[in-house]
Amino acid sequence: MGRPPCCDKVGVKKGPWTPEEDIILVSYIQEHGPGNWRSVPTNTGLLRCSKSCRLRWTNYLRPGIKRGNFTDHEEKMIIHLQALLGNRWAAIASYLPQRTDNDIKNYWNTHLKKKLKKLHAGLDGHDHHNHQDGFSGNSHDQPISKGQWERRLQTDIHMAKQALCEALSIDKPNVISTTTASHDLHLQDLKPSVNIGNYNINDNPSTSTRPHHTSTYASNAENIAKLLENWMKNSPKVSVHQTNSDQTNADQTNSFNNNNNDNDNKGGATATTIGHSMSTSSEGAHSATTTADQAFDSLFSFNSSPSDVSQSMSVDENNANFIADQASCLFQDESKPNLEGQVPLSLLEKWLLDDTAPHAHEDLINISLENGAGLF
DNA sequence: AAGTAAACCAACCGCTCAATC
DNA sequence: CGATTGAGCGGTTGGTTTACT
Repeated sequence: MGRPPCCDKVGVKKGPWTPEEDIILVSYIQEHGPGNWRSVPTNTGLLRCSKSCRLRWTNYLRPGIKRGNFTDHEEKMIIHLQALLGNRWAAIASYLPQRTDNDIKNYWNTHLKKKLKKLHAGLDGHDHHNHQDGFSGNSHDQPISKGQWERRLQTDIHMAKQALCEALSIDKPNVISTTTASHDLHLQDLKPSVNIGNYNINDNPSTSTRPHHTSTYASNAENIAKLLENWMKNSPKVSVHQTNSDQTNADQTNSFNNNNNDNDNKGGATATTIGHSMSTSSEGAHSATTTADQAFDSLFSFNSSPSDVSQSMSVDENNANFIADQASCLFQDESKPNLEGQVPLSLLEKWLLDDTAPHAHEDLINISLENGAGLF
């Protein structure tokens, strides 16, 4: 049995994506929404396999993606989630809405693994219990402890329950639903948030810690934004199904900021709520867990500033992230499970950052299970 | 300045799973 | 009920950039 690879066709292009390809893909998705990837190459004329299109979209082109500059807070969440979930990057990414699984995976492999290895080497012989916090560098190098396995199982149960809830369309009123956010909403009311202008917000090269890749297109989203702007202004003929959305696209580019406000009043109201809840809960969690946070900082000696990133974040960044959150939420239902709806992020973060409370893990599991049970 | 190693990350590959035929 | 298909996930690779000698 086994499925033949989708990319072994002759004539399928590989390697880095060009701006033109991105434009084609983005405009197609703007028009039709993400999904049905099989039809994307044929409908767009892209010489890419469907897999490659999906990957390009989810890992790079999708709005609301934050790139580079992992904050200490994010680092800690990744470390703890990795300890809990193992290398299940998609699950981990679901708790970091602005990060892709690929990004988190890369960051883990290139930064955190080494960092933890170093720290572990420093603490070696003193604090072996930290193995379960990912200090082994690779949680799969050693047999999973019983407790860890159980937690993993519990998480699986929770996720299964959540999936079932979604399948049964049992919605919470204050949570954006993967089922209530219709495609119509995406393509009409929410479409402005999908605007390519997001590149300028979400991928700010000036804030990047790594200024390289300047000549590499794939790493410079600003190029896409510029290209798309020009493209939309000049309305070139691209091998995409051209409709009157071209004009819409151009309008969207020029009125991006206004449209964000529009979203607050239109279909984006739900997404706005989520955007707020995501950012505020994060900050709330920070204040609620300052002690644990500090303990964590002191334990790991991360080169973090005294204040958390969420506090040091400028107003502009907050706004930008908020806008990004909105856009992110609009597509989240198609790309990621929305676990925040089941376990409040603040609670999760509290648990994640609370190293000093040994029962915190069980508490969260119990609560999450209760939440899941409450939905039935 | 040139060569080399290390770091980084986008993209690919192969697998699994669920839905459909 | 088995085969096929589409989609998603995690591991890995390869190209590019940066740091070091």
